[in-house]
Amino acid sequence: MVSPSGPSDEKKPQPAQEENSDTLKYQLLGPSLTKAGQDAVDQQKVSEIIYEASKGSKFFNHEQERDRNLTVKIERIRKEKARLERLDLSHELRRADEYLAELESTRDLSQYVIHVDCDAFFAAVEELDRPELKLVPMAVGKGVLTTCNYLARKFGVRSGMASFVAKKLCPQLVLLPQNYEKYTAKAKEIRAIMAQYDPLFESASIDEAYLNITPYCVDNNMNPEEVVQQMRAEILETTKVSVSAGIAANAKIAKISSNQNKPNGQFRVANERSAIMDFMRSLPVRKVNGVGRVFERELSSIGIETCGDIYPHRALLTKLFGEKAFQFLAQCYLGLGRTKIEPVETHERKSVGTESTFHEIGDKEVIRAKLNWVAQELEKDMARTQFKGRTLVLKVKLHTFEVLTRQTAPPRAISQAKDLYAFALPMLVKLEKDIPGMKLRLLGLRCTNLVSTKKPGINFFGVVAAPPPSRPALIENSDGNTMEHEISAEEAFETAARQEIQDEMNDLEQLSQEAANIPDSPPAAKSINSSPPPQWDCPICGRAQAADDRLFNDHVDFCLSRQTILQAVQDTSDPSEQGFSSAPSRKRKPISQSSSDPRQKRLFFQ
DNA sequence: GCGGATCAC
DNA sequence: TATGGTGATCCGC
Repeated sequence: MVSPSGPSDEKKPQPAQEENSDTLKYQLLGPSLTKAGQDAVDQQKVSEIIYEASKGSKFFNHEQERDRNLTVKIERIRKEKARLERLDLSHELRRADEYLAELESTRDLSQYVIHVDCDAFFAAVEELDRPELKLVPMAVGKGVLTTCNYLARKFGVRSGMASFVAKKLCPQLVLLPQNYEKYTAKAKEIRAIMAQYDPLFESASIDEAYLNITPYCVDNNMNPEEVVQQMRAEILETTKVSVSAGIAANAKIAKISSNQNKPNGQFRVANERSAIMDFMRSLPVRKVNGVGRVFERELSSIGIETCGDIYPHRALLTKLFGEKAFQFLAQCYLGLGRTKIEPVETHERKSVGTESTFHEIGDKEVIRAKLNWVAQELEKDMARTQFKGRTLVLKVKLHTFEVLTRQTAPPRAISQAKDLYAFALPMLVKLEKDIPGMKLRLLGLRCTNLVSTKKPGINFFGVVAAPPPSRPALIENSDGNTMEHEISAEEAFETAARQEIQDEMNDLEQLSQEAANIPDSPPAAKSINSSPPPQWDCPICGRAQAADDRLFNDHVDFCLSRQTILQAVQDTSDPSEQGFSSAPSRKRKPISQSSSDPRQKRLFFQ
């Protein structure tokens, strides 16, 4: 719902009904309540401080609105539940039980899956360089905290929190800027060790991974606890970073378990049905990956707090939350999860996007400059990932924190900044028309319906190159009225449509050629070799990127500098200029640290 | 297919 | 004074 109220939302007194602010306060505590290190914290007091620090801000008002909407939704759920309970639910009950039985028959207890999670990773890496930081509450991140050490958590500080709020909770908090290069290097060391235990391990993020250690246990005649104990000790010994781990029959329970004895601990749920069911029965649903603050409240409202509570409500779940949610909850109750662990490279990407936040902007010209900047960024990402998009999604966040998206399907797949901009602008213009006085705090672009432009490996010669004739640039004249924009936008569509017909025959061939010829794409794009080499995954973007050390390093440098630029440019008035000028010099990593190289390669090619 | 919403990290 | 970026999925229309 678009609030047409541009500047009209001066803070209204809002006194009439002093609504219950408990749920809002809980909401304001942030999403990372389940993180470790919060047990001894007085959450009541913390939420009061956060509430006071936030009160009256636009962010706060938006959260308040969301909270009100959720409260309404929950009331509907409760009413619906009451209505359903007066009906005959035997059919639903039978259907639920049949599904549970079917799920049960798929239970696989033969695998030892582990989830490894670094403890306060970014903070821990910083403490390695400056041990004195271990003695003070410290967090990494500027506007919003990325992570914090355990001393800081004692004050209620946590990741995702605005730093000025964190300072209120803990005035002596030391804030450090992010240094991805350092974290990436350290993560690489850790992964090198994990690869020895499962060469097909799955990186879930820079500081998390899943491993299937079943073969290792068999080969070395060890039980899983011993293996994990040994691996954690080895990681701590050689990288000086402590990790926690969960051991279970599947990824879902392993993930939950790794949080159980954090930091620097491990926890196992035995590969036995009864042990799993016992564990799940008392487990708060919020601990399960996929249950966030909203779903937690919805479930709580009908009496589900733990996974054990799911069973007596099984007949209601589909009607109240939908089929998928029912299936998800059924798996939670039974403690089922996937046992297949595979490298991330095998997953197919579905979208590529960029977004950036800035100070409130109302000026149309400045907004266009921002859009252009975002389009330039996305072009780089499209080149890096070697995709074009058949669908383009524009995302804006209004000054009120309300988020809107609009999408369009250009007549052919696009990836160049000028195309991204040209097809995004009409959507922006329409928003400007619909929301008079629109002020933005974020702009983003995302391509979906991806078309791969990866080189097919053949086709070195006979390039018909002939790049598509440049489309009308669709430059908005300064102070132009919206009419003109819309007309030129339609023209752009028509031109592009005509062009598509022309291009239709050789389109696919051309796509791959263009990808190989993009001048400022990261170096990896140039590696056209004859044999398919093993791929390495970039610790920044997490994707397989290059064939050898040098190209891999080039790519990582590219990713790193991009991150740094994005961070440096944030909230500057003219990003396209200042971003690059203020970008710190790129530091190369040593090529081919011989000793740590060969064994990290993946064995999945064949 | 579109837009909103939720979730993870 | 002030609350992130990337990617995925699901739901209701």
